[in-house]
Amino acid sequence: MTRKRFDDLGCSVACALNEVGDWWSLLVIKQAMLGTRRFVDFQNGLGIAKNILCDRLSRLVDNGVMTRVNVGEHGTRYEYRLTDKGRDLFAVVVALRQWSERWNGNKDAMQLVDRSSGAPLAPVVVQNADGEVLTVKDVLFVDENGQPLERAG
Amino acid sequence: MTRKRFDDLGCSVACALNEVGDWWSLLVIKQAMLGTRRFVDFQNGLGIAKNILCDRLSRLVDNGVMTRVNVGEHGTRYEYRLTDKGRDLFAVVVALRQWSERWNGNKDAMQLVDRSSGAPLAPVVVQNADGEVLTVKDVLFVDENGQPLERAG
DNA sequence: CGAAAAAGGTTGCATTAAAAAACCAAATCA
DNA sequence: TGATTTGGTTTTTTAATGCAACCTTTTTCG
Repeated sequence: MTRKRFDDLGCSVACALNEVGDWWSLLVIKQAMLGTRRFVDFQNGLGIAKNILCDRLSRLVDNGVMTRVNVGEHGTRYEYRLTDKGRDLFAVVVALRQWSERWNGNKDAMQLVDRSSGAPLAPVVVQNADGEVLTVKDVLFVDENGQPLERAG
Repeated sequence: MTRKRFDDLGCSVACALNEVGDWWSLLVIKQAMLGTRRFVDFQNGLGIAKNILCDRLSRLVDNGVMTRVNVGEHGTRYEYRLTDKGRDLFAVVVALRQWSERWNGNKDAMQLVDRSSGAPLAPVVVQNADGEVLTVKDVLFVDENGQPLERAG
């Protein structure tokens, strides 16, 4: 059974999940944000099977999230690096991290701090144009005609 | 082959992906944020197979992301609602939406606006305690001993 | 009230993806 | 030069996905 495609769902979230929504892709990206670039380092850092890692890396390259750079002296020795598109997932990764720490406790040996001050980061939140924090109840989903979709509750 | 567990990776992101990291879960959550509560509405809204929807909903309930409420008049008729933990994924969902719109164009028929002003939302970003926007290069990953992990580049 | 339809699943089957391990060629190290 | 590392591919086994059919309880509607 072919994996259901999310492209044609008419939904940006679905479209994003199509590119980075499987079990491993976002972990590969997080590992890359941590500084990992080499195939073996991804493998050791994540405990992922090599064939799956191959598949994910090439899919991420195809989608423009990472690039494969030949760094060999006399042949092919590769590095995988985040593109701007990949680095732009930073907010998603940090938001996920923080959510997990808030609700499941800190299972992580690593901490994320501001490089210049050493202080912890602020929680990632949704804000309006004035910088006010918005919850799901403070937003409206409007369709292509500008008509608001009624939300129960 | 048992699906690899991400719990014991010692990583908060992995732990989060364990709960909401598969193809469908986050879409179910997004649909719930849109106001959907009934089984058939999730099914029609997402085009998901019923057995998969059953599995995802009960897993989300098990993980405390949603609750199943009996709303039957004379028996059992269920609604699935987000918990506080589930609603707290708002920033993750919006960040994913915005990322997809930025890099893949707006594939979505729906827009997300501030309810009180009708204006679009601000981009979801990572900030330090002073509200300054941070990129991946502005943060440091420190281990349990407070030692910074060297990042190449 | 009674019949029909809808809600909320469960089951079985065919197809696909994931995990692990073995294997392999090219490149680098000692 | 020889051993080892890197970056894969292939094979096999197991799990997950999608689809359709079926089933029971609850509403709805005449």
